[in-house]
This record gives sequence, structure tokens and C-alpha cells, in this order.
Amino acid sequence: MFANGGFARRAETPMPSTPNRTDLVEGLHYLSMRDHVAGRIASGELKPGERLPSERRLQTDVGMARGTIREGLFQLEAEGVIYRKDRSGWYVSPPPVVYDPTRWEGFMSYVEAQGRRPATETLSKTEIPCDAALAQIFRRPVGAPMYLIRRRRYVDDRAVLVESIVVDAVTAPGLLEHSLDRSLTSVLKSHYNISVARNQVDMQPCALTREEAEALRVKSGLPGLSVVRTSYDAQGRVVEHDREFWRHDALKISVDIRVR
Amino acid sequence: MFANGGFARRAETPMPSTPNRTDLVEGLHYLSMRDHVAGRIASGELKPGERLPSERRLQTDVGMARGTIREGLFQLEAEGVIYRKDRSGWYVSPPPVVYDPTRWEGFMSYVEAQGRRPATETLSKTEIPCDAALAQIFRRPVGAPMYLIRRRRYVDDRAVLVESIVVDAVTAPGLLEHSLDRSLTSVLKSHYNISVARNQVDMQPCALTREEAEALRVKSGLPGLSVVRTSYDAQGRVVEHDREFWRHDALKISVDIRVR
DNA sequence: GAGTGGTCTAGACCACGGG
DNA sequence: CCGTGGTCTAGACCACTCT
Repeated sequence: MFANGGFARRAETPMPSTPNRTDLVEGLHYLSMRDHVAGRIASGELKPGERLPSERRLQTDVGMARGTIREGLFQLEAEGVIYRKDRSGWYVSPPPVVYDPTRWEGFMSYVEAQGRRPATETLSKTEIPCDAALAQIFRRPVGAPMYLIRRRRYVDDRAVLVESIVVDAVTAPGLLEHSLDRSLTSVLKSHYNISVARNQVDMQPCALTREEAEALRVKSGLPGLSVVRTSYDAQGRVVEHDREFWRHDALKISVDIRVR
Repeated sequence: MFANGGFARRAETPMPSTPNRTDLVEGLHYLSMRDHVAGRIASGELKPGERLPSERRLQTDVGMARGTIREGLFQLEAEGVIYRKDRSGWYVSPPPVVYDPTRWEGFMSYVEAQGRRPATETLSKTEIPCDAALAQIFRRPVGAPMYLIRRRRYVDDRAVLVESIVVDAVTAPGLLEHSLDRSLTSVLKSHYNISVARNQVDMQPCALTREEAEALRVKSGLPGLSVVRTSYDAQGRVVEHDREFWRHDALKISVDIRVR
């Protein structure tokens, strides 16, 4: 298409019906470009994890300026269909993992249950003094000792989230000496007999700032999902405060609620 | 870190108050541009709902090409800080509404409870034959009569979501004759004695397709949040199947879960 | 070193809105 | 009508990866 002679006139069809998913012929170049690539993915020509042709290659393939090519790629990225590795190329996204905030299984469990391969990497673990914001959350004095744990988690070797966990050092003394590359909840349970009775979870679309973006090896400013979880024990004491930043295309939230 | 409890965008680097020349803080122009505008919003110079200067005006203000200006604006849009009305301009986003999928109050209730002004507009209501996908969800034969309701919902006069609701026509005969501009759940309860015992809710970042984008009067392909809810009664019968597309910047999800 | 995406410029024309 | 954002072109240089 758009073979020669410049521009196939934008015939802009009036769109009477409701085609919903597959928008057919579009007058806009970046949309045809998007559909061109989406078609090659849907047809199975390009499979999850595979690399797309380079932008300059696509440019000659479809005969558009590079900016227009990129506009189409950004759309597919926003849809979660493709993702990029910085300066390496564009790749077809694998399916998202399903997360149910009302369940207690940790990341390792539910990723594995979905037939994917989870991994956790501890980026840092330090003791910090409680600042004003944490003081309010934990109801502890400013300056009280806290543990700060930063971890990166993977699904099938793709980094999907970074998180910062804060735990009251008085509640779980010596926590940092344990291995934190698995479930933190189970460490708290088995070594400190702490169990969670209540979870407060907030989720919101966000943009990944430089720190998070670097940890996920993506471009700063890409859309992400922020998940903030505060866990309480039966006495209402804060056990854990966790702030996660997910790739926006890695996660699907699913909640099943029954009236009692 | 954790500087404040909210989700205001976190500055990557401190921004000097004089953005004249040699902004060495960020080597990248579109990031200084982004921070320039973000600063004017944070300082209160630009308030929620207000219009930003035009792109060409910003161009002369900060001395960059228009493409670079737009790159910065897209970042702020992804962060939910600003939004655009097609060909009208860029505006400062109002704060998001909080949605708890585990609660039963409808849209009208929880928006009002947050001091905002909700509104619902019925776009269409029709009877349709059950297709294959609906047949599976409702466990009804293909071709069985169904009601399809399309609505648009507002917060403070800004359209924030469009939804398509499907209800089994046999379960709620004559449903379309009632006013659907308020809570559908309460109509089902009061006129048909149907109450919901279980909710299955799925949420996933998505890109708004043309149909949804037009209904929200935004550009096709903008990031959004897809919320699919299926409601069941005490007998496990499907009461309602609802597919919502939200502006990505209009919503914050908050769940509070207690172990029983 | 070659190739990739990331950034940036300086134009242009268009469709649509009523700032 | 004029101004707006939306789209598109055709270059350029850079930082980074190693496809």
C-alpha cells in the first residue's frame, strides 16, 4: 500500500457501524501503520518476545517518515501490544499476569500458578530513620528505626515491577539478615509470628519516573501502574508498607467479591 | 522518598526557578519543558480545569520546536497532570475519584460522597440478540433477547467513562422503559427484586479505541482503564455484564480487605 | 563500527473549535 | 474567520547496544 506516487488520498470513510476492535481502513497513516504491525502480530507472524523490524526498515516497508512510524508504535505500546528495550528494539509483549488484591498469595505464588516463571532480586536493604510520612503511616515516632527493602521482580526474565518495602525494625528485628528473594510475608510469619489481618491497596495509573524507569530498563515517563499496599496485623498495627511500580502492560487486576 | 501521601508527580531533580538558559539540570529539552509546566501547575499559577498556553505560545516561551513541546506535554498527560480537549487545548487535570471495587455503592453514590458532581447520560438502549460471547457469560442460548445499554458518565462536567451494560431481557422484562440515568442496580432491586450477591471485576490498562475515544471526546489511542464487571445473584445467575472504559487520569482504585 | 532507538529541528497542511 | 491541536515530512546528531 501507499506504493508510489506519494499519497493515496485520504478517503476517510464515514464509519456507519460499530466495528469495535479492528478499525478497518483508516485515513491516518500512523493508524494504518499501527494496524499493519498489529495484523502481523495477530496473524502469528510475530510472536510474543520476538523483535519487530527496525524503525528504519518499517519506514521503507510502508513508505512513511520515521516520526509517523513511531507514532504508530507508541499506540501499540499504549495498548500493551509491544514494548521496547532501550536502544535495542521493539518486541511483542507477552500476556499480562493476573493479580487479585483480595488474595493473600504473594507474587511468587500467583505468577507460578499462571504457568509463568517468577523471580525476585533484592536491590538493596538498609536501615533508615522514620521520616514524617512513614511516622504517620506506622504511628511511630520520627527517627524510629525502619527497614527499607528495594526489590525488582521478573516474569519470564522480563522485569515487571520495582518495589520499596518498609517494615518497622522494632517489630521484626534482624529482618535484613534473612533472604528476601522470596516471599516477605512468609518470612514475617515463620520468623516473627506476624500475620496479616488487613490489607489496604491503592492502585493508579502513573508515569514511571527516572528511578523506576531505570530499574525496569525502560524510558522515563512511560505509563505504569502504581500499587501501594499497607498491611496490618490483627491488632491494627502496620506490618508492612509497600510501594510497587509495574510496567503497565504486565498486569491485569481481577477481583471476585461475594456479599456476606 | 514517600515524601507525601499522594501521587503527585515526583520531581526527578530540583528545578531552578529561572528557566532562562543552560538548563543543565536536565539535558533533555522535553523534560525541562515538562518540568517547566509542572512547576507552574504545582505553584498554583495554573489550577485544575484551567487551560494551558497554546503549543505555539509555549514554543516561543521556552524556545523549542513544537515537536519537543508536545513530547513534554505527552509526558504530563501520561502522568495524569494535564489532559486535552480535541483541538481546543490542554487543561490541568482535576484530582481523580476513588473507586473501591469491593463496595456496592454505585457511581453516583461514591462520586457524590467525595464532594464531586456525578452525572449519567444514556447514549442508547436497545434489545439485541445474544451473541456467542454473551451466551457463554450469561449461559443463555445464542439469539436470546438481551438489553444493551450504553451510558456516558461525568464527574464535574468532564466525561470520565463510557460503558456498555448487558442485561438478560427475560430476567428484567421492560427494563428499558425505566429511567437509566441513575443507578441501574437500584432499578433492578426495586422493580425486579434482583439483588447482587457476587461481583467479578477485571481491570486493565488499555488504549481507547475510536468508538470509546469519540464518546469521551478524546484522541483515539489515548491510555485508558478497562473495567469489566459481571454481577451474579444468590443463585449464581448473571444479573448484569458491564464493560467500562475510563479516562486513565480520572480514577484511583482503593481496596480494603480484611481476613475473616 | 554498524545499527538501533532517542531526541530535536523547521518547516507544512489539515480539520475542527469557538479559549 | 482565526487559532487550535493533529498529522506528516525530511532531514540531523546523539547515546547506546551488540538485535
